Amino acid sequence: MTEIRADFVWSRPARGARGPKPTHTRDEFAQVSVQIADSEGIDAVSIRRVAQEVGVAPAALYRYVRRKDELHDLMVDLVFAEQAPPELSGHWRTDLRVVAYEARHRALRHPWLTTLSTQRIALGPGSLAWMEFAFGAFDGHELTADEIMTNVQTLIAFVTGHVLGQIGEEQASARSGMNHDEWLQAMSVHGEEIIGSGRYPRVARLMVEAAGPHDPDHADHSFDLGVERILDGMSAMVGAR
Amino acid sequence: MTEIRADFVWSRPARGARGPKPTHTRDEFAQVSVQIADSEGIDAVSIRRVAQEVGVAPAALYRYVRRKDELHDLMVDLVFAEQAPPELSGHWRTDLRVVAYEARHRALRHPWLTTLSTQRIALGPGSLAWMEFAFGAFDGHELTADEIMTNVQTLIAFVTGHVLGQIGEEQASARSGMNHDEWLQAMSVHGEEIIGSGRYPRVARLMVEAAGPHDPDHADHSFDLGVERILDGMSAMVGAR
DNA sequence: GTCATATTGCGAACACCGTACACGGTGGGG
DNA sequence: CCCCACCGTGTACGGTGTTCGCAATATGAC
Repeated sequence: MTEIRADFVWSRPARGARGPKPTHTRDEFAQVSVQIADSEGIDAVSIRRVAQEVGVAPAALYRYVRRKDELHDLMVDLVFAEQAPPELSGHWRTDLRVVAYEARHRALRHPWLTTLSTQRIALGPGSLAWMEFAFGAFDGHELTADEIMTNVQTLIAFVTGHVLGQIGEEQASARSGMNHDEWLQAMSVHGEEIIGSGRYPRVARLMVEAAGPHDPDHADHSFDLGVERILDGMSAMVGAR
Repeated sequence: MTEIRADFVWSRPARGARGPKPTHTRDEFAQVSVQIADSEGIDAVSIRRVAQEVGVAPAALYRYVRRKDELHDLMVDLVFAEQAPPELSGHWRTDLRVVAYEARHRALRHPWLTTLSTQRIALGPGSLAWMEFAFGAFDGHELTADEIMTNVQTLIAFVTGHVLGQIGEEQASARSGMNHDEWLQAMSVHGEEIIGSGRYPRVARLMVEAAGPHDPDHADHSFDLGVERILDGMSAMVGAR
C-alpha cells in the first residue's frame, strides 16, 4: 500500500534541511518570469532566459522547481497575490462583482495568465485567498456546497471566456506586426471575400454593421452586461437582495 | 501606398497555378494532425511528427502552410466542419442551446480545441457556418448588430470557460499518470494541508461537502444551469418567446 | 567537535523543436 | 516549345526542456 502523495510546489519545503543555503528563492524566479512574460509574452519565458536574467546556470532552476510547469504555477499564484481580496461586504452581488472585475483586470494586466491558469490548477496562497473570498459571498444564504461552487464556477467561466476572446483578438493583431487599424483593414480584406462569397449573409451583415470591433469600449460594455446577466440568473436561487 | 493584404490560409489558393501537382492536400495534413492531437495531446503535433506520419519530409509542410500556426487553424476549422449546424428552428432559445451544447461537445471530443481557438481566430468555412447559424438565431427579433454579437459572445465565453475548467481538471489528473481516483486522493492530501492550515475555512468546508469533484455528472449539470441562466439574461432583451 | 549525508550550483550533453535555404525535378501558361 | 513558378528534399541553425555527474557546502546525528 504505497502512499499516494500530491506533488505540488506548495507541498514541498522551500529549502532542503541539510545542504548549503540556496542563493535564491522560488519567489525570485517567479517574479522575474512574470516580468519577462508581461513585456515579451509567455513564450519568452524559457528556463535558460529566466536563469540568465537571475544570473544563474539554467540547470540551477531545477533545484527550485521540478518541471517548467511548476514555474508557471508560481507565476499564476504570484499575480493572484498582487491584490488581496477586500473584506466581505455582506452583499453577495457586490462581492461577486468584485471577483469578476478583479479577475478580468488581473487577466488583462497579464495576458498570459488565463492561458496558464486554465491548463493547470494552482492552489497557492494567492489563489486560495480569492477562492475563500468568492465562496464567502454566499455566507448567510442557505445554499448547498454544490450550488455555491456552481455559481462561482459559472461566473469565473464567463470571465475566463470573455477575457480570452478579447485577448485573442488583440494578440492576433499584435502578432501580425501591424497596428490595430492596419489589422482591421487587413481583416476586412479577408472579410470582403466572406461577404463577397454570399454564403454567410448574416456574418457579412454583422461585420459591416457591428461597431464592436471598431469600438475599444465594446469589450468593457459586453463584459458588464454579461456579468449582470449571470448575477441575475443566480438571484432566483439566492433569494432576496 | 502599399496594399495591406490579410495573410490567412483561407485566402491563399490551395495550389500554385504553375508547378507540379502537390502530392498531398492541406486537409490531409489537418486530418493527421487532429488524429495525433486527439490521441497524444496537442504537444505531440510537431511539424516533424506530422510529416513523418504522412510520409513526407518535414520541410514539405511549408509548401502547404506558412507557419505552424496555420496548421492549427486548419485543425480548428476541420473539427468545426465535423458537424454542420442544423436548420434554424425559429426559436432563438432552442438554437442558442444547440450552439452551446454542440460547442461543448466539440471541445470535449477534442480537448486541444479550446486552447487553440482562443489563441487565434480561424475564419474557415467550418467555423463560419456555425457563426452564421448562431447569428441566425435572432432573425426576426429587432436586435442591433452589437446586441447580437454581444449575446453570442457571452454564450460562447461561458462555454469556453466552463469547458476549460473541466478539461483542466481532467488533464491535471491525466498528466500526473494517475487514474482519476488516485488523483483525487492525492489532491485530498494536499487538501488536508489546506484544511489543516485553518486559513481557508470556506474552501475547506466546500472541499469536504461538495459532491462536485466526486460526481462525474456534476460538470454536465453545472453546464446546463449556466446556459439557462445566460439565456434567461438575454430574454429580457429579445422580448417574447 | 567531527563526520556522514543531503542538498546546492554548474557544465556538458541529449533529444527534440520550428524554420530557412539552396537544390534538382516537374509541368502548365505564354 | 520553352521558361519559370512551384514542389519535395537534405542540410543546417539556433533554440528548447531536461538529465546526469561532479565539487562545494552546511546541517543533523553521534
